[in-house]
Amino acid sequence: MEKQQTDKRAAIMQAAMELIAEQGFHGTPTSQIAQRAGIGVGTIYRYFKDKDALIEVIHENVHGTFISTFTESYDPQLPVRENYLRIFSTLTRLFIANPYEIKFIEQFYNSPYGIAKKRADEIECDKPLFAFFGQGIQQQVVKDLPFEILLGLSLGPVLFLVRDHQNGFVNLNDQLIADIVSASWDAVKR
Amino acid sequence: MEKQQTDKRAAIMQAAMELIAEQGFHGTPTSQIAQRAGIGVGTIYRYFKDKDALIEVIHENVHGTFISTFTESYDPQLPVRENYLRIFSTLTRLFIANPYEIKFIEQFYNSPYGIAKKRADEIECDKPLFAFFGQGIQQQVVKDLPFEILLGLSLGPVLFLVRDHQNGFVNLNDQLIADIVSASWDAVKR
Amino acid sequence: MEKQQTDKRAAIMQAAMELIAEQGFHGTPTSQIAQRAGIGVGTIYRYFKDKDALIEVIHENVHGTFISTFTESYDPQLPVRENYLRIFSTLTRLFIANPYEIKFIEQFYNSPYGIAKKRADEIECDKPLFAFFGQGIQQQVVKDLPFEILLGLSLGPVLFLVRDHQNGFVNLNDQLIADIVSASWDAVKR
Amino acid sequence: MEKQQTDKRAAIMQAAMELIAEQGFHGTPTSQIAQRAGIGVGTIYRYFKDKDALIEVIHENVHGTFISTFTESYDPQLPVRENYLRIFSTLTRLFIANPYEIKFIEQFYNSPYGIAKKRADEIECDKPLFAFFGQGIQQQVVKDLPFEILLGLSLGPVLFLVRDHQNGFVNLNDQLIADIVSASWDAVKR
DNA sequence: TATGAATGAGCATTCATTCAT
DNA sequence: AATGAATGAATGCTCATTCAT
Repeated sequence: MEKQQTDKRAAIMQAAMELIAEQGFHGTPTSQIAQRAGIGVGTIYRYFKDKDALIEVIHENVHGTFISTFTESYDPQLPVRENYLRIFSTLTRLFIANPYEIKFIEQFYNSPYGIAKKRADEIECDKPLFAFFGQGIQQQVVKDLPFEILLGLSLGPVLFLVRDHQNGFVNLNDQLIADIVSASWDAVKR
Repeated sequence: MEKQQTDKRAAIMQAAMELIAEQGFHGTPTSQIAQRAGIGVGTIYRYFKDKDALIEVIHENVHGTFISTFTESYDPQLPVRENYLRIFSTLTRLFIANPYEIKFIEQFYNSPYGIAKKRADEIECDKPLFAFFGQGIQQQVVKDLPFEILLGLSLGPVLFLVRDHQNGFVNLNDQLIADIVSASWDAVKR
Repeated sequence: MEKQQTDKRAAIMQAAMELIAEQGFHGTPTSQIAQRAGIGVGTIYRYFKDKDALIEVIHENVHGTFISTFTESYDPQLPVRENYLRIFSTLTRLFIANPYEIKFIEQFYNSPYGIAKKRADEIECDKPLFAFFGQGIQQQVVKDLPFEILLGLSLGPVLFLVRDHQNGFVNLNDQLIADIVSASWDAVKR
Repeated sequence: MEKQQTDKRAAIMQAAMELIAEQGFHGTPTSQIAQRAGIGVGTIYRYFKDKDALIEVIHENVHGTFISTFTESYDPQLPVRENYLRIFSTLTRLFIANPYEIKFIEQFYNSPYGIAKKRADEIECDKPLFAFFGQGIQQQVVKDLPFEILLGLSLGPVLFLVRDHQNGFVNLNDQLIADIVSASWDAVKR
């Protein structure tokens, strides 16, 4: 049954993602993944070559979801400032709404796997934002700094504060999100 | 000889820090630490109760160095803006100059050990910065936002960009550091 | 298959019991147990939590066998003397027929585990014998000595001589066993 | 200094004997022996080839002490019964007065070392007792049983009960010792 | 297709022994 | 002669992966 297969595959991925988010990659045995997914250990190896491949696929999945949600929030018609506020508010809410995914991604990029992947991902991620900031610079509403710096000024606070939120150090409600994004706009705007 | 002992202990800590920075805690066997330190495996256990104690001590060491360097960069006599630029430029340069230490700290806070330590450390770290930002708010030169948010706006870009620097995505020279800190000041300033 | 599982578990227990009897607990690595049992090291841990649990279970097994065999040999209807001869002859033959088991039990009670277990076991073991000797004292056919002393006078020679037998210093045939038990009866009888 | 050397050697032996009696052979690291003896680890190896040799020498020492004390308690002039009572009372008191030594000997004979030694020791030990029981048989006051059996009937209860005494299951005072030896005499006497 | 029992390489840790001082 | 820091072989145990059912 096609449906059955997909179900199991998805269950394995969900179980693995949650457990790795909670316990880290090395703290999560395949046996535990199988147990939470409600399947046998051997079954994991019918859907994924090995544990590394499983991690890889989960990463691609999470990463893809993030990218597409983000891309949709960008509207080339809007003025730069409005777009900025939209993009980074949406991104912040997206991260907050997906704590497991974010935790997993962090674990992933901190592990040996992520090292290589990271560069490729960033480049891919950056494409739409690169265009966006380029437009801002051209219109002289954004500081004339290298793209990577602008990314750090805008995404850095978001990532830092989402982590704080998930660790319970701060509680990011909509007002606070608006404040943050508005403030970081001050950093990038001319 | 006193010298010899200190040498071995330091060699173990240095080797462990570098390897854990590169490969993570679980990815770094004691045998490898011993090999890079140029000593026998058993010797590790003459200086540290176990592997956990070793990373605990390394963490305290690195953490202490960071704290003291940071504290020294703060001069209550200076105006808020000048202090801000000094503090965060120094911090950025400190991080860049100690790539292994930074990587290690990240690995540490991502491991089960760090979970508990993190909150305590952050509170300790924050004390001087808390006072600093409080002063800025009082003088109405800094936005009236929660301390944690101000921290995210200032420290977030630094951490993000240092990581980028270490991954080779960007090359943070003194000019760029000045630009970043100056821009992030725009985010926190009123 | 149920059969297979039981086989492996039994093979591990038998191998462990033999080797521990011969070499002691600390002299018997898990790798050696696995090898003699004809299984992989990891398999031990499918059936037993750890090495400690393994010997605990072996102990309970051996102990249980001894207790039940002993209990069956006691017939309250018989006169005290006949019962004594039956009980201790049976016990002696039981010990001789199970040399590994006896050696294992000795090793067990000499290890840190046994210290605690021993008192509990002895009390349990003693219950039927306590009743038996009490009856003998009441009937004035057994010396009026503390129960523990009577146990030493009756069981002491048996244990001593079984050990001698197993070490090849003496060969306990049925005649000799009868002689021993008959003689030790002289020690306890009035 | 001759005196110094002997002192250290004796201190090592005493420390090792006590610790092995308490913790067993495998539970007693050389470092602990050195610590209790108040000397450096390396020093052990100046007096003894290795740990095995140390054990061996302690055994010979303890064994020799027991043998000589025992031999002195035998008076060929006395009647067999009186001699029996003297010998085994003395032996019992000797064991009780030297709990460490007894525990050590037990540990020794249970370890791989003891296996071989035991036969030789028993033969040596037995010599005087062999003569004693032979005389008793000849005079027709002792049962005509093999020497080893007579040894089991007489020594078995003593060893069993001394162990019980040391484990706190029974308290062997002089009266009880007299009772035990008197009762075991009933077992061997004709 | 799905399973989970079996496996053994790999890890942290201990400890008898050596040897430079 | 005495020391104890240094060593690495050996051990108990875990867990990714395989394969017979």
